[in-house]
Amino acid sequence: MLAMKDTQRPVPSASPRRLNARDPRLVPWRMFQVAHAVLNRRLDEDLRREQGMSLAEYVALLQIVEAPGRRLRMSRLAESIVLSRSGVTRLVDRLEEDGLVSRSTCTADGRGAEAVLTERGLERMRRAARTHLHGIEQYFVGVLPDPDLETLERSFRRVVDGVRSEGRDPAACAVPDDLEGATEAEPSPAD
Amino acid sequence: MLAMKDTQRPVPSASPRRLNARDPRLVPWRMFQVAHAVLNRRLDEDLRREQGMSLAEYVALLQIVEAPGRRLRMSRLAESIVLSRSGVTRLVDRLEEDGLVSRSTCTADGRGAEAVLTERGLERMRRAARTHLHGIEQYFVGVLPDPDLETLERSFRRVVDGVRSEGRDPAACAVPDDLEGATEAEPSPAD
DNA sequence: GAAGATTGATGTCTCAATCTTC
DNA sequence: GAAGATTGAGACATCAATCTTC
Repeated sequence: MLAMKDTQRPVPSASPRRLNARDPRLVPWRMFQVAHAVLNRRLDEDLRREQGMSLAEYVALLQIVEAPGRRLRMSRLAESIVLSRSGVTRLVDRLEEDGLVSRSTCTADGRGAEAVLTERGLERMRRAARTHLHGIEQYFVGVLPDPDLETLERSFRRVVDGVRSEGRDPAACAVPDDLEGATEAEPSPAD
Repeated sequence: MLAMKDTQRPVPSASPRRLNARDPRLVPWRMFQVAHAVLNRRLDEDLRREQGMSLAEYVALLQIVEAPGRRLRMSRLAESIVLSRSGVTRLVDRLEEDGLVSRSTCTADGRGAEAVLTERGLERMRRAARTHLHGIEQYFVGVLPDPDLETLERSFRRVVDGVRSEGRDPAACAVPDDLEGATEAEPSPAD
């Protein structure tokens, strides 16, 4: 494996080379931040204007749509959209008020609750997806050549693995380990 | 297939082909979203724990540090960190309460207000930058080879240009192109 | 009147505490 | 007692309306 698991020290000492404020590699870093900000803002605006739905709601619903049986445990949802548990509770509250999902206590585990997509929710997602996919195509995949997209995917996979494997907070990285090997030696193209 | 290296094309494509929900190009898109979420969450946690400062505050202060005279108009600050004007007002309120910046009415234009970095603010940034730069190195630039970083920079520049050039909201895209030299040519503030 | 900045009202997310079920 | 979910309190961002200055 390459070097990136040597990060167990609480002290920021063992760095290959010290990053300073003038390092040119900070330019891609900033572009990354700005791109995410303007892009998500735009996608959220488009979704609200054309579909009366926030991007956060769309993303949550998408996870549920794709889950087996179109139902998903609250905690799983929290992990997949990177939101706190309480945040998910309230988000699902709103979706439930809109009649897009309904809650159902988990059959196997009485503690758990599942968010289940309603028919109305499915209908809504079908329409919203048009707007959202159009935006992604217009602003992201449509302007980037495939080889670059592959580089992005590989890079971000590595970033995510790095952050999660380093997790100080065990709860925050409760994510299946099958992402582990994917950093280095994955052929996995189209998923 | 789809993309050949039209690397110089600033054109925000009309709509070549319809993107559907199973398109493999959505995988890099999702990795992008997840990577940003987990990474920013971690950087925010680190900054709060070690420096008692949020990532949003850090980013705002950084813009001020790098501005000429270490002072920046409120509206400029809003643009550069992609935040609403009222959001900036309140963010600067908090920074002012902490004594990290002070407000100063703009000399040239009586309507404008500037956020000016205080000595204490500069000191604080010097310390906070250690934590932040360490995180960026550990989770981002340190795990990505330079050629990939270049691809990311180029890609995201294109994305940002695309979103802004398409701007329905002219106010939201009034941003200088000088992101370029800021990291490179500034008189080493926060390091 | 338009631009820059602020304020009030409101919505959403987070932590800590709580309740329920295992 | 631990895990899953929820609730209350507080922090932060946004829109729309307002005030000031051009």
